[in-house]
Amino acid sequence: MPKIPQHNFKGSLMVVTRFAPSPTGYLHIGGLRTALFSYLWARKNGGKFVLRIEDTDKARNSEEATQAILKAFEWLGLEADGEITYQSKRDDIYAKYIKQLLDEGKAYKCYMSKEELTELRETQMANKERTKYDGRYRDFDGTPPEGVEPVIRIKAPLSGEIIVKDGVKGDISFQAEDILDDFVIARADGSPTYNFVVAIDDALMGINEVIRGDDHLSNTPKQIVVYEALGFDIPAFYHVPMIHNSKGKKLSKRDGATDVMAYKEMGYKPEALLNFLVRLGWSHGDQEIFSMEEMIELFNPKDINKSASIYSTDKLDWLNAHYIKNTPNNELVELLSDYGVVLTSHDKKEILLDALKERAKTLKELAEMVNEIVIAPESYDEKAVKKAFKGDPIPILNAFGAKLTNATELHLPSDYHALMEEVVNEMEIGFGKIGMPLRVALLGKMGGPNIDVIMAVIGKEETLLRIANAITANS
RNA sequence: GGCCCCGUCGUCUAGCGGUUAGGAUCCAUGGUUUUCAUCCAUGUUACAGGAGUUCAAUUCUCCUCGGGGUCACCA
Repeated sequence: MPKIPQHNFKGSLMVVTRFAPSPTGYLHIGGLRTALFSYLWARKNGGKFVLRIEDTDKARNSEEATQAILKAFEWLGLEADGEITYQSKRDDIYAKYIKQLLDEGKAYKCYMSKEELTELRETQMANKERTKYDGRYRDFDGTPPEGVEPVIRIKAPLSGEIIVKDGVKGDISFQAEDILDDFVIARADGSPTYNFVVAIDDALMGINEVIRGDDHLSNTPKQIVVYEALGFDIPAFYHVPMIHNSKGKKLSKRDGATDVMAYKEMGYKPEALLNFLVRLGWSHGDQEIFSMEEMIELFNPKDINKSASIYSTDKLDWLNAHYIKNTPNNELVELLSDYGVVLTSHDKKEILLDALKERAKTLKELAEMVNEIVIAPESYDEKAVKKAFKGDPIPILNAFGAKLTNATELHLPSDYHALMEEVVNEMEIGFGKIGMPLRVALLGKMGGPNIDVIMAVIGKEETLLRIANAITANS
């Protein structure tokens, strides 16, 4: 059987995309978005979405960071295809291509010392010229200076036009003399550099659609130089505009709340975060809510915006509230266990969650709301007491307590509501006269779901207890 | 500074020569509610500026301004 070169994907219909983070920290919200776009595009086309860990910078990389990225992917349900590729394990591959380029005369050893390089740059800067390597060893065939370990530089075109065909921004033309020089592909210690290995890996892994941040746009011509030197096919590029912070700068780790897993802790659901991110820089008419199935069906990188967007989480809150509202209660019970609330055996959890899930923006909030009801108040909000105990609510509360004590068959909120109505009618008062003090007695503050719901959830005995406590504490 | 990209409500966006410039979010107001929230209704707010091209420009071209990205033996 003839061996098919891995990098030859011409004629192949399979879309292969990738996400290639360098493991220097957690998964970032911006990285997640490009990962999501890549994932969606691969899934839509029945292709592959592969993960490559760019861990060549031994000083800054950590296994921990790799695990953090994987964990975030797992939480979000983004699944990569096949084995994960680690660049750190591919040195022999890169060495082979460096040698090939050297043998073919497409790359050469440069014996310029770091000091000389710095000096050159400073001179160029002083003359207001573009700083670039001057090619002094490009055609060198003399005796190399002693004591200098050479770097390997690639012979880049000295002139001409390089066109990046970008699916988001259109064709972008660069002049070789403006942006290229013979850049380093291997350091003095022999290790390969980023623009070199990215091109090789993408080609070897069969990646034919590269979706990445547009901060890579200016790297692309360099990578194209590598593709061409090695005879690889150039993939389609989609350079996604940056996400900016409120100051209009590229979102960075310093901006806070950019760690994807922090969103879990804050109580966001994966589908809300994904939905939020897919709409940042991409849209499909007026549609705001997208299930994963819809995203896969409708996403196309051609529809990605050209302009950067500012990161603001207003809409994320709205989406999260929407998804919480539409989550079945049994699922919520499970989710809440991550936020310190165990409702598994609570007999009124359906009533409770039906009432609360309409009100929560995050799962964390939902957990707090549950606790506020399930756990008796330890203190009473001063303002609420002042307002609710303004008249003399104690006779009313006592009247209600008496009815409660005698009542049987109390199950639903409506059962408790009926008792409240009886008191209101008999004492000829407004609903607020009993509602407000009762609310303060039960929760220690104003706000919250309907009182009858609260009582149904905590039950008759607990209700009586809280009423009694409130009377003692506030009379 | 060189090179490259971008510019519609505060924010996310629709628009692809002719629209009262649409939706969403946020905010405000009203309704519903014993409270708060939800929900419903209503409202305020945008084509960066200037020249062209055209019968007609938010839409096409150029310039200006503004913003961003990138210029390593980091990735």
